[in-house]
Amino acid sequence: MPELPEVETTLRGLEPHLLGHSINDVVVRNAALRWPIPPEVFQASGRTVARCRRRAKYLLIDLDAQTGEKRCGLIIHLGMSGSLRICSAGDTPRKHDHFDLVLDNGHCVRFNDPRRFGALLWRSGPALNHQLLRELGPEPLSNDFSGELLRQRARGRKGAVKNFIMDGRIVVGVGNIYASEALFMAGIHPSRPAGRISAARYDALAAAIRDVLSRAIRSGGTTLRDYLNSAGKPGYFAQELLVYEREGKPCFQCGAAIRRKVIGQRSSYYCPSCQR
DNA sequence: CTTTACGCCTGACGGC
DNA sequence: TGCCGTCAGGCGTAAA
Repeated sequence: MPELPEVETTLRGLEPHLLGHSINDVVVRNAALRWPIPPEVFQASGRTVARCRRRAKYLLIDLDAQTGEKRCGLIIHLGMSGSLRICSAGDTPRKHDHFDLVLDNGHCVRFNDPRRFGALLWRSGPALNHQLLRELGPEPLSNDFSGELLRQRARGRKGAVKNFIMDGRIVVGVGNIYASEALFMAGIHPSRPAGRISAARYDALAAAIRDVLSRAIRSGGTTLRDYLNSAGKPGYFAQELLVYEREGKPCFQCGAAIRRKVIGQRSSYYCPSCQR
């Protein structure tokens, strides 16, 4: 699925179509997403989009509220296989097109998600106070994120560092692909206990996380299976992946065969000689 | 507190 | 051709 770069790419594509426009209607064809789409989302009808932003892998569409009314908006998550694209309001829905935000300009934002792990939620009150967002760690591309922070939070932890950096309470947005990539770039073995990594190596890891995520955003994200951006086009970062899904192929640094290992029920890829 | 396993879904693929 | 098992980019929840 969409990890942080894919969500960010989607946001950037949608924003010009949404900002300042009114949502005329919300069309729900299948409410059975990860959580049932709540009827409150229909309150979006007739409201203007005041702001589009991303927190972790959540897309936040903030709507204008009437005077004296609480702030409100929509929260969208793409799950494992979700995508949002701009369509003409009259386009025939395809399989797995579960909902539309119909805009005032003849376009709509259409959500497609074969596996239905995604979500559309309504929020009233500040978005960042929402239960799903409240406990999240820092954004990896912000100044709140650093190797020092990782080192502190890892103190005493015995679990694998790969699971540690994929824990959204530590740092958000690092999914299965970019976790493997960043650990390779930093030369750290994915199974190494998080509490047994030096401050210097955590600095390298934080830098690698920033670097891989920002490069992936520049390439429009990684398309391995489902991901498409808001214009229905794939991202191109897959061709820059160093270890992910390269089991048995030679390491680009040393030539050793890349290995795959299941850590925390997820496939992890690493170079047994470059990563310690 | 940390850590682990599971399940929500569909679809693609490989083996028989 | 079909059937079955496995796997897939997330993440909340329960339980250890």
